[in-house]
Amino acid sequence: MADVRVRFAPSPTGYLHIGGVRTALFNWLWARKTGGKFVLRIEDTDQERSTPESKAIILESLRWLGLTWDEGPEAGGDHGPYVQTERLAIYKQFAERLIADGKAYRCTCSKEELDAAREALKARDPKANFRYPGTCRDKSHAADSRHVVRFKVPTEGAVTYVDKVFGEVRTPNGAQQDFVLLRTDGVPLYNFGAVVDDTTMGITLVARGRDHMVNTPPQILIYEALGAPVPEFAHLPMMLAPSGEKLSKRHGAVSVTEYREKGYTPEGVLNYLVRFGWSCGDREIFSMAELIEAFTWETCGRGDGKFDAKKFLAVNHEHMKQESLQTAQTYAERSKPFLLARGLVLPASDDMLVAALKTVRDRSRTFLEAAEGADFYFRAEPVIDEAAALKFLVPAVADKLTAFANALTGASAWDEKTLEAAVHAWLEAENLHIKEVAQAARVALTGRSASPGLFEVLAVLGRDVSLARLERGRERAAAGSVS
RNA sequence: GGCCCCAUCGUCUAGCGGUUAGGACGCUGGCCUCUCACGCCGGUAACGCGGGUUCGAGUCCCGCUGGGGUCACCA
Repeated sequence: MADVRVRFAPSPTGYLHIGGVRTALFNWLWARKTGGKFVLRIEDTDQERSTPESKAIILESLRWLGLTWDEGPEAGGDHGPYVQTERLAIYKQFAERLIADGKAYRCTCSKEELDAAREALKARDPKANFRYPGTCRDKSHAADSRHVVRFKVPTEGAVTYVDKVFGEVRTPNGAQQDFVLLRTDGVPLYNFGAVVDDTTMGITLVARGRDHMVNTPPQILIYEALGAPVPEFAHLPMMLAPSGEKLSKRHGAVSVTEYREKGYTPEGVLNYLVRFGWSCGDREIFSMAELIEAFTWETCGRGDGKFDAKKFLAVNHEHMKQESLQTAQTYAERSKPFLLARGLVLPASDDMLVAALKTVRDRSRTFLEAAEGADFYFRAEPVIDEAAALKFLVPAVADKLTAFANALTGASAWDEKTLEAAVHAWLEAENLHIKEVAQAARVALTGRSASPGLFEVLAVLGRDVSLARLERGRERAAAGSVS
């Protein structure tokens, strides 16, 4: 088998959609698994909607996800340029060849008259199927006439191909019309541009969403007319909104950018998306290396699925929790931007940062949640939840807070184990239960009624800060609810 | 409407002729426990319908129904 060359060819018309990410991921996995090349191509022939900003966002998003490309914009390669509007001469050359070979022809029918005919037919019969009538099919318009180039679809026969996911698909040529290859201004339409690029870039397998399945027969017709080898095709089932419609902004976050901002991990995003239309027995959570190892087209499903934000969060949570998926150092490092975004001042030493984040790890489903959960570690004074203070920092607990602090002061060392032992000794001596002081201490130390374990917090906060916060809590408790 | 595709718990899915139809998310009962989580144990819930083929169909075939994609000088 020739070396695998796959590609991802987004249009720079907006953010990178998570459906696009999945397509990119499957291609990337295949390239990495087979040792082939992953090519990135920008399909910007829709000059109305394409923008350089969008292209930059897409590149940046792919980089964040770690879906690195071997050839393409900013990476170079021997098959460039990798931006379609820079390849116009190539399309023209291929189109001329098809015209010379009688496989395509110049058509001078204007868009206006065709649109009018289409609408007229629709007015007569709403269910009618409008197709280009073939007006120019057997004419030979001059090259300098104002024209588009149309493909001459064979009247007989059918296109058959074996999809790597769906199996054999057969479409009669009679179902197709003479579609446009090149616009009046010489810019190619999707099917033509894609085929010319895929063939000149040596793409061996085209994997894309099922919404493109309908483009495959005309594309194969073009390959054949060109006498070019037809690549393999693999279509992926669609990712739909919970309602069953096409997934769009109306259904919540659909751009990678949003998930990045919400603090999802790239691996979590990818892991959720890969399990959409692909499975490996009962396994749910994979590292990237494991995915590359396990991925195959044969184990891809065929049924469309519905996007589930809760499951997405849960999958991301797994990637947040497991140290086998990311080290404590990586975890802390990745949390930094979210901590900084809250205006927090981070400690000079990474040790405290790592230790602090470690205590919120299990309870954080995203880095945004981790930053929220660890917030109190990085402020001079914790932000007090008034409802919690009102409920727990009451006069009756003031003395216990003092005793609690004294027990801590008496500990032989300021670490989790030692502090816990010291406090338990005190509790036992006084015949108290930790419940009688825990919530008050928690509010004093963290400002909230829910936090990591008390002794973990004390250890990370350190002796001075802990005692100062407990004292302030005691003062407030003694003063009662009037604060 | 034409062409194409699909069909297992609410959702993502395992299953590739013989299973008590499994896992995950969600929901839920309990355990653990200084709070919230995590973790652990348990529960809830599915083969769209009708014909075949077969000793035997979630698994194979046909029809129906349902759903989706696409019908541009968008991609």
